[in-house]
Amino acid sequence: MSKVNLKKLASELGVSISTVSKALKDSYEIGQDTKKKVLEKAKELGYKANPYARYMRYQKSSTIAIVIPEMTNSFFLQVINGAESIAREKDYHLLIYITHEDAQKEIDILNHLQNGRVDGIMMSLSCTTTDYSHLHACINSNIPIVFFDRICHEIETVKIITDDFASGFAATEHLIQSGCKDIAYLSISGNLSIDNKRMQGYLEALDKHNIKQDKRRIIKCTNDDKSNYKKIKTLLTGSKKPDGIFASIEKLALTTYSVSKDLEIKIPAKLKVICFSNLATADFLNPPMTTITQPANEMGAAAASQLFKYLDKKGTEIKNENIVIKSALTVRGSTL
Amino acid sequence: MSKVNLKKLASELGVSISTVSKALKDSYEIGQDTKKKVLEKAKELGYKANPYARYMRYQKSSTIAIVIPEMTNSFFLQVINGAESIAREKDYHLLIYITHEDAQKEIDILNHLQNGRVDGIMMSLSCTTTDYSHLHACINSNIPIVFFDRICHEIETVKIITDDFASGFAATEHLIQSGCKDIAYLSISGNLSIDNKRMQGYLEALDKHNIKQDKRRIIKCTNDDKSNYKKIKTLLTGSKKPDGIFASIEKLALTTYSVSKDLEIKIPAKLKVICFSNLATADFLNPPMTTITQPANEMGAAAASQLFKYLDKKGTEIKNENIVIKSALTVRGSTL
DNA sequence: TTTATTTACGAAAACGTAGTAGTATTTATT
DNA sequence: AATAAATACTACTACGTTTTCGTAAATAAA
Repeated sequence: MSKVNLKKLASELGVSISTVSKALKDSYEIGQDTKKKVLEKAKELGYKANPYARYMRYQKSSTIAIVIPEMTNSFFLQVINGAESIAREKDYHLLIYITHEDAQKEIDILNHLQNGRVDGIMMSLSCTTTDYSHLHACINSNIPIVFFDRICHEIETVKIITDDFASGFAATEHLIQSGCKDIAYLSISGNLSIDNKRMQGYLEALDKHNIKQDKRRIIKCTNDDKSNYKKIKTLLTGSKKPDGIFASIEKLALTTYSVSKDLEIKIPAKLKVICFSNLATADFLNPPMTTITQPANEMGAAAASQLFKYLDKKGTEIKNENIVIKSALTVRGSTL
Repeated sequence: MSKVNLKKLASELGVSISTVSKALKDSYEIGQDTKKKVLEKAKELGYKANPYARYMRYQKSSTIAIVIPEMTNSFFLQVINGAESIAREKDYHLLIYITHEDAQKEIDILNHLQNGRVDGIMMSLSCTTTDYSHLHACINSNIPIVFFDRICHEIETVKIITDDFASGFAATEHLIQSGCKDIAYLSISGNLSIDNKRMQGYLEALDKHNIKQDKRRIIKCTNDDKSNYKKIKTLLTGSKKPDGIFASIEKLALTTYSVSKDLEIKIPAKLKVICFSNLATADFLNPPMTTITQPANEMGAAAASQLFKYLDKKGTEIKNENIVIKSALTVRGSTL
């Protein structure tokens, strides 16, 4: 089954490659009869223009990359879903890369992407990334990056975020209004903008309600589930136990559920839990979990759209802009 | 920031393009001094070989596609995760396409992929696909397809599946042994091999335990959540209610949870529920859900590996083979 | 009839890479 | 000293597509 290309079509029809190419593009240079013959033959043999050869002409891959830190967070799934929809619509192709929260992998991936494989990148930082030179390198190679959620302030570009500070504030205030006096904050990484902002919201809410801030109530978790389990267990078995937990990300809340289950700590009676999460099953958990739901699909779609907006009119400088799409607090059983 | 290619390097160094190319490939034809100079310059300017130009030479894109029906099923996430790991390892790139269970979208996507954009495809069928000519077309264009989970029997290729029949049998038998006398099966689509096999397992288990098969106990669900909700609600409000439900896929079990919650049907007291699922939160649901967990990560990795095995030694005919990776039954609260 | 214009096509170059073939220059062999 | 062989490089081509430019033939205008 030899490949069907312009040359093949041309030789089958006894015309030149140029003629075939132009006929397929409905060029005025080609006569009606010839056009018809070419079109028919192309259909018959199932001709499809080779995308890589096209790239050679246009220097445009019609491909973008999405780089995400992990696949176990339902937020990212929805982002991919949103991004894929827009990409399909625009006839772009979407490459997926997972850093597994590993800065080195992120660097390797970004370095690989500097060779023109993609026209642009949408990404969310790994929580272990502290140096941003691989990102600058991409920008310098003229490959635009649009960030979503876990953004990099250092890079001047479009960033799709949610109202992390306000949501962190609202989440904490909700716990306070639900009767919590001693709220712990589960941080995932001091490197992440979102984590810091959510924590700022948390701290500000404490201040507003005259609850003393306590550094020991800020638990620095990591990407290691077992270590997180231990930290949360320590927190919940200490002499002075918190009565509320605000988890910065979904999996820390689930670990909290796990610890509570094992220690037989009743949620919400003894401990109220709230977290940022896009879990489809939040409603069916025991107890149903109060969440701040990020507009993940919209964020993915927005990131892709913004990227395409720039790619469509290449040459225009991408502007440094934060696009905020608000999250929503859904009160469920874990804070009642 | 003009692009760094071989030509640029050559002109900067005052040597020919061939020399640069060969030096970078550590060819014996190039002297040590020249090699060193080229390597240094390449590093300095951040030269990265253009993948599309490479494609033109080798007719190999180093890219594969994964085509999945939806993103809301945790099974597929884990498959992507497994596939991406293997792809990274092999220095392949992974394009992602979502059919949203829409046969037409699947056809469009597969048609797009016949132009050489990818070296191979791994996919799981949409549940609305009934005609397979788009798949045959890909095979005819010499683009190998490896199926996972939702396979197409018609295509002779490698298929990664789990032991659906045995698992369906085991799930049903587990319900029976937990005391169920009247078990309903929630089907997602008669088009799907997995659904049929799971149902066969269900039916055979009923036979073995002398429970009469009843067509009305096989609920044909669709991709529409609302309609599924209604069907399950009807099932659970009828004069003769089942005491067990075996959901063929995750989301039907969640809809069952939803209906049960709304109707205040106690699980597992009044209704036992089991399903195929890879939910990370199965343990924390109310009640924790008994699941048959598919080795999703392994299946994704296996599918990618098999595809690469074939791509590595192109020309060898891909053989028609079923690779079975067993699922595991995890008993939790919903069947106690 | 001669010249201008339109129509319909083909030749060739370019995109970036890599390999084949060719060629000076140096070094080794007889 | 004459020839063979090794070394170190360059020119050129192909991959598939698109487009610019060139041109022959047909038609229109003078």
